[in-house]
This record gives sequence, structure tokens and C-alpha cells, in this order.
Amino acid sequence: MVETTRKRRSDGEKSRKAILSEAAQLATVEGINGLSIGRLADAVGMSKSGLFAHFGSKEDLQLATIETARALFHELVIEPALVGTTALGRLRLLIELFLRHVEDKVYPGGCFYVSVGAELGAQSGPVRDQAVALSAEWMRLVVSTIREAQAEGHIDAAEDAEQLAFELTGYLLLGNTQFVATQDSAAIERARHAVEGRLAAATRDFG
Amino acid sequence: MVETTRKRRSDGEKSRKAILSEAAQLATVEGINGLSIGRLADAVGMSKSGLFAHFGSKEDLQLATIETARALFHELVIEPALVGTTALGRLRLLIELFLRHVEDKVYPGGCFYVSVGAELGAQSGPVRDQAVALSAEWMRLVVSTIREAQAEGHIDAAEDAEQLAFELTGYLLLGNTQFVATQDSAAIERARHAVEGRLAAATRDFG
DNA sequence: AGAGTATACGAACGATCGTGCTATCTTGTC
DNA sequence: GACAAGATAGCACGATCGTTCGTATACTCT
Repeated sequence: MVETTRKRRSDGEKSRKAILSEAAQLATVEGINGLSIGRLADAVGMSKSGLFAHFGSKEDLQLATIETARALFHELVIEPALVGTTALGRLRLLIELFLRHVEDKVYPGGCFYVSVGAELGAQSGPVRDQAVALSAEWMRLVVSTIREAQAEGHIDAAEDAEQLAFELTGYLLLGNTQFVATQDSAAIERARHAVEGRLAAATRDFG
Repeated sequence: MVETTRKRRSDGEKSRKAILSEAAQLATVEGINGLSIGRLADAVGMSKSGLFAHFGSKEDLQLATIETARALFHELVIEPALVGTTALGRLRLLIELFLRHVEDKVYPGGCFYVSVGAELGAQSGPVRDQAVALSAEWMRLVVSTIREAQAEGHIDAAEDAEQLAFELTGYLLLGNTQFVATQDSAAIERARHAVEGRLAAATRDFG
């Protein structure tokens, strides 16, 4: 059985990217379920059926939207944080870049992971699984970076890496949520301050 | 023009409560926007039009649902915490009762405030305003309880009460979110541990 | 017991949902 | 420049959305 791979056209690829970019934005406001194909088509300025033809189903569109958000998060937060020379530096960069991408309103509804994760957390199906996987991926990255910093002697080895990652992520989560609701950078600043204080405790007599 | 206030019948009041209770449950899973009147009617076991007659519009239903959740939260979390004799005791009770009501799955989608607040945070309208007000109410309660504990000499007066409330609430928020996604009490336990550690730091050489 | 009305239901409305089918463009390949 | 195939639009479908209306039931009060 030979799979005939169809070739993509450049204009189609461009449209697809425009659709998914708009979809990721809208999903953080209306939810990834609340987002409808008709309104999305209006937002990108094309017909409902023309847009729909890019995806076999709404579920495929949702999965592609999540993948798009994942790629943008890697581009804006994770990869730039890798320039840090120490693990502790990378951890600080990771956190600061996260807060900045929220404050800069990369998405109108705050972090895509948080928004979609909260919406789908209690549901089921492949879309939910993919969304939950994103959050787990973030936690894993933070934990492993903390462990590296411990190995480098910059974070107290007595700290439970998973517990520390939980607490730091808690600050980011609430900072994001409050900022979205209030549009007041004070929430971001509180998260920054909380992270600084917690890291100070974890690096005392080290670093 | 005199508004003739119609008298309520007991069976109607009972139905209304059953509807709102079910609505609050479903809203934490499907979202307060994703929740449809038809599915809600099926869940309660009555007709769509019969259910609708209790509320003038979907928005009224949503507002009544939020008020119902607020009342239950007061009953399960806030009021029982008032038995604490010291402010620090009440703060600990508040947090523990919150975590317990999440762990006990009072709502299938975790804390109603968190679920609906995250969904509506980036939107607008009276429903959003009411939902955001709930979160603000919680923060205000935690902050004022912390200030009382400081006045009683049980929490370091040098602590910024709003900052401390932010950090504690951050733990609760992530604990709730992770528990909903994973159904693993380890998330609740992490939140408990985080709160204990933070309060230990804030009460060192006091208490 | 009878009158009055809150409650509940069934049917139907216009709108929108996700999703197909078909025709017409537009692009890349020879 | 012809031709195959991808990209887009138009139209229509069954289902479901929130909402309205008329009517039948069942409770409450006198």
C-alpha cells in the first residue's frame, strides 16, 4: 500500500499558518472548545468551508492549534532561555521569559498552556491529553533544570526539586491568572518577587 | 405601575436549587459558557423550556449559578474556618478546608472559582465581573486574616501580607489545577507542604 | 371545594454549530 | 501554455443553540 503524499502549495501553507495563529489567540479568550470555525473564519477573513478544508475535523484543528502554541512557546520562552551558561541562570531566564511573554500579551488570554489546560483538565479525549502533556512538559523542564543547578552546586541539594518546581510554577500560574483578569502588572511583579524570595532561600550559602 | 411580586411555590424552589446545584457541577467541567441549557435540562431530568422558565435568560442562569457556588464555598470553607481562635489558626483552617474541598471533589472540575475564573478572565460582561469578584473576595479574606495574625504577633510583622497571600494562593491554585488534571492527591500534598514551609518561614521566632 | 396561579411541558422559531459536496479559481510542473 | 492538483468559496444538511409561546398540570389559599 503506497501512501501518495500530496504536495503542499505555498499559499495554502501561508493560510494554514495564519489560521492557526489566529486560532491560538482566540482559544485563550473563548476557550479551545468555545472557539467556533465560523468565528475563526471571520477573524482570518476567509470562508468557513475554505478554512475547514485545511483540517479534516474540528478536533484536528484543535490539535494543530495546540502544536502551534507549543512551537511558539518554545521559540519565545524555552529556546532563548538555553543561552544561560549555568543551570540556575537558565532557570531564572525560563521564569523571566515566561512572565514577560504573559506581560507582553503574546496571547490576549495569557499563557496558552494555562488557559487551555484549565479548560480541558477535567474533560477527556485526545485534545485534553495533548493539553495536559504540555503542562507536564513544562514541569519536567523546570524540575530537570533545578536538578542540574543542584549538581552544579548552585541550589541546595537538600531541596526537593519537584517541590521547588511546584512552588515556583504556582507563582507563575497565579501571576498569569491575576494579570489576565486585572491587566495590572502588579500581579507579574508579585510573581517575580515570590520567585526571587524562594530562589534566595534555595541558594542561600550556595551560588 | 406597581410590580406585583409573585409568590414562590415550594416545589419550584426545590427545582431551582436542583438546577443550580447541577449547573455549578457541570460548569466546572464544561465551562460556564460551554454548559448548554439543553444538556443541563437532561442532567436534571426536566424539559428545556421548564428549566428555562426559572431564569429569564442564560445570563441570569449563569449569575445564579455563580451565586450558588459562592454560597457553597462559604458553607464548606469560609464559615467552618471561623471556629479558629487565633487568626493564624483560621488561616491554616481556611487553606486546609480549601484543599480538602478540592480533594473531596465537591465539584468534578475542582474549585469553582478557579475553573470559572480562568475561563472568563479574559472576557467581559456581568458574568465575568461576578466571577472575578469571587477571586478578589478570597484574596481579600486571606490578606486580612494574615494582617490579623500579624497584629496578634503570630506572623512576622515584616512580611508583606499581600505578597504572602499571593504566594499561598499560588500553591492552592496549582494544587487544584494539577489535581484536576491528574486525579493524584500528590498535587494536594505538594500544596500542603508548600504552605507549611512558607508559613514556617513567616512564623519563625514568633508563634 | 373551587379559584387562582406558579410550574412544567411540547412545539417551534431563527441562528449557529460542525461537516460534507461541488464548482471555480490559483499554483506548480512538464 | 496545457494540465493535474491544491486552495477557496457557495450551498446545503442535520443537529443543537437560546428563546418564545400556548397549554396542561398541580399546588396554595380562601
